[in-house]
Amino acid sequence: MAQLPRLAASPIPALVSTAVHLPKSEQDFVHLCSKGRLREALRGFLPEIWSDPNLFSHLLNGCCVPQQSLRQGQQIHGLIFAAGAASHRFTANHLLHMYSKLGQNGDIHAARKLFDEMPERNVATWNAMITGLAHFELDEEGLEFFRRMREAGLRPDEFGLGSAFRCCAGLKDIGSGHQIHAYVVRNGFEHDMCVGSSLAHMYMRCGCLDDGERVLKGLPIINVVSCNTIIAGRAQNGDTEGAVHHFSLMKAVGLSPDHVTFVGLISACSDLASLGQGQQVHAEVIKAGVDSVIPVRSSLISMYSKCGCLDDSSKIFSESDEGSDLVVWSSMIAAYGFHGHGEEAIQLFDKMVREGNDPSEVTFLSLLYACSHSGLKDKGKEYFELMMHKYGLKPTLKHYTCMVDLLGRSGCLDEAETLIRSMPVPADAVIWKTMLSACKTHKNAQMAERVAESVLRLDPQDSASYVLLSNIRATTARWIDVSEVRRAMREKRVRKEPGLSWVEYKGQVYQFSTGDTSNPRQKEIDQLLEQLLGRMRELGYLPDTSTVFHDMEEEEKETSLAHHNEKLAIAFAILSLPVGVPIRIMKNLRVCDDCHEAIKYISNIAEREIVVRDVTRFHHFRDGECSCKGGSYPTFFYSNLTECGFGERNRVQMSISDSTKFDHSELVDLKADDHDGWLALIFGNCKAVSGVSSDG
DNA sequence: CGACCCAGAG
Repeated sequence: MAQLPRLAASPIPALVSTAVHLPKSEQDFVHLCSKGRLREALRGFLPEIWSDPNLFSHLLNGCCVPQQSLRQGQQIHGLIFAAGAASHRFTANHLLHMYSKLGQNGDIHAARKLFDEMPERNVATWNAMITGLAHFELDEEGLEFFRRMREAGLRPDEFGLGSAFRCCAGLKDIGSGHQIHAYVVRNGFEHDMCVGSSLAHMYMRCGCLDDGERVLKGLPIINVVSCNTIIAGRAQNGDTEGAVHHFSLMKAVGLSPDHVTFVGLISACSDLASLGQGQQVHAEVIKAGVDSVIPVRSSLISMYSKCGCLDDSSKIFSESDEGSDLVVWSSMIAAYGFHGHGEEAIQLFDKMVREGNDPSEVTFLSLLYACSHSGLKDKGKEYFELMMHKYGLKPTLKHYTCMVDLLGRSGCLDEAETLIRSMPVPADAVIWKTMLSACKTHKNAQMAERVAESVLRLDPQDSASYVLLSNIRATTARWIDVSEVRRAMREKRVRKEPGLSWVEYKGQVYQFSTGDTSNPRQKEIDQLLEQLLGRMRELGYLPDTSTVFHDMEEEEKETSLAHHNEKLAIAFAILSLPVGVPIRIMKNLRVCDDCHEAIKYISNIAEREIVVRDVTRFHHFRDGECSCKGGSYPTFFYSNLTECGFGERNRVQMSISDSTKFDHSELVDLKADDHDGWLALIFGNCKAVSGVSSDG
C-alpha cells in the first residue's frame, strides 16, 4: 500500500520549490494542470486551494497526463488530506480516478481502499472504480463491480458501460457481453460513439468480426476510433489483408490515421512476419509523424524482431530518447530473447533496473524466456528469486512454465517436476507439455510416459503425447498398451494440424506441406533433396524417426521425414534465391527435431544462412550451427530488400554494407514516395544514393 | 471520469 507523504505544516516542498511561472487566473491554473505542470500551478494558487476543494480536481487530472509519477499523485493526495477535502465526494471521485488511471504507475489497491472507505458513492464513483479495474486488466473484478453497482440500484451510464465492455473483451466473455449489450439497447445507449466502439471491440476480441462491424455500421458517424477498432480487430483475428484494406479506406474518406491506427497495423504485420508490409507501414508512421509515440515504438521493436530484423529493433530502441518507458524496455528484452540473445537480454534488464525502472511481471516473463532459450539456467533461477523477493511479484502460471522450460531444457527434470507439483497455482496442459518436451530432449522415457498421461488428462486431443506414449510402449514391447493408445486416439478423434512452411520469392509466398508434390519445380526439389541427403549422411547425419509412428517401415519413415515441409521449402529456396541472400522460412508449427538437425547440415553444405521462424521463436542456422543452442547467429541486412521490398523496375544506386560479409552496390529506384527506400536511408544501411535513373 | 493501441510461456 502506498504511504502518504508526511506533510503537516509546510506544504510539500518538492512540489513548490522550482516554480517558474505563476498562474494568475483560475484559467491559468487549469491550463497548467492540464499540461501536468503542477508545481507552477500550485505555487500561484496555494492560498486559494485550501478554501476551494474544486481546484483539487484539476490537480488530480494533471496527475494523469502521460509521464507523471505516482509519487506526485500521492503528494497531491497528501495535500488534499491535509486540507480535509479527501472525503468530499467530488474530490474523492477524482482521487479514485487518479489512482486508477496512472497506468502502470497507478495504484489499484489505493483506489480500492479509497472506494471502500467512501461514505457515499454515486455513479461516477463506480465508474472510476470499474475503469480502474479494467485498466489494470482486473477484468473479472471489474465485471463483479459492474454487477454490484446495478444491485446497489444505480443505473450504469455510458462511462461505466464502456469499461464493462472492456472487461468482457479482456475475458473474452461474450456471454456477459451479450447481456450488457441488451442493457445498452434497452436504455438507448446504442448510438453513443464510445459505447458503440467498446461494444464492437468486445465482439471483435471474442472473434465475432461481423457482429463488431455491424455495431460500428449502426453508429451515427465514422471516426478514427471506429476505424481503429476495425483495423485492430481484423489484425487480431489474423485478417492482415482486411486490416490494410480498411486502412486505405479510411484514408480515402479523408480520415487521418493516428498512432493507434498504426499500432494495430504494425502488430498485424508482425503476426504475418511480413517484413515488406511492416516496412511500408513504418514509412507511413514516419510520414504521419508519430514515430516517437511510445506504443508505436514498442510495437515496431516487436514487429522487426518478429520479422527477423533484430538490428532494426535495437536501432529503434536506442533512438528512443526516453528509453525509460517500461514497455519499450520489455519489448527489447523480449526481442533479444526471441532471437536467443540471452546475455544481451540480461544486460539490458540490469541496465533498466540501474536506471531506476521497476520491472513488471511481463518484463520478468520475457527475461526468463530469454534465459531459458539461451541455456542460462542459474541466471534464470536468480531472476525468478529476485522477482518474488525483491519486487514482491507473484509468479503466474506463465512464469512457472518458463521456469519448467528452463530447468527441463538444462536437464534438471526432477527439479522441474517438483516445481510443477509444489507451485501454488493449478497446472495446465501447457506446463505438462513443456515438461514432456524436456523429457524427450533428455530421453527419460519413464518420466515421459507419466508426464504424457498428465498432459492427456488435461488435453485429450494432444496428438504428440499419443505418438510418444505409443512409441515408448512399442520400444518396451507393450503391444497391448499400444493398441489402447491407438484406440483412445480414434475415440477422441485426435487430428494433427498439418505442418506448413512458407517462403517468399519475388513478392509471392509459396506454401509447402509435407509430402506435397504440387510445386512446378518439384523434380528439381526432389533431386536436390536427394543430393543433400547423400552428402548429409556422409557428414554423419542420422534421421531422427522418434516423432513418427513406430509401426511404419523404417524406409517409409525416412521418406516421410525427407519430405517434411520445411525441407521442401528450403530446397525450393536454395534453387530460387540468389547466393548470399539469407533463406527465410516461416512455419505454422514448431520445427521438428529431425529437420532442426538436418537444417544445420544443409546450412553447411549449401553454404547458406537459413532463418526459420516457427510458432515460438527464430532459429538462425549458419555454418552447421543453430542459434538456439547458443551458437552464432546472422543478422539481417537490407541486402535482401531486392527480395522482399523493392519492385523490379525501380532503380537507384545504393551501396549496402554490414560489418561482416556483404559490401556491394546495387541499382534501385528511389522515388519521392518510395517508403522502403526511405527506410533504407533512415536505417543507415544505405551509404550513398545517386541520382534517379529511368527504367532499364 | 470515458471508446480504439504497445511488451508476453508452449
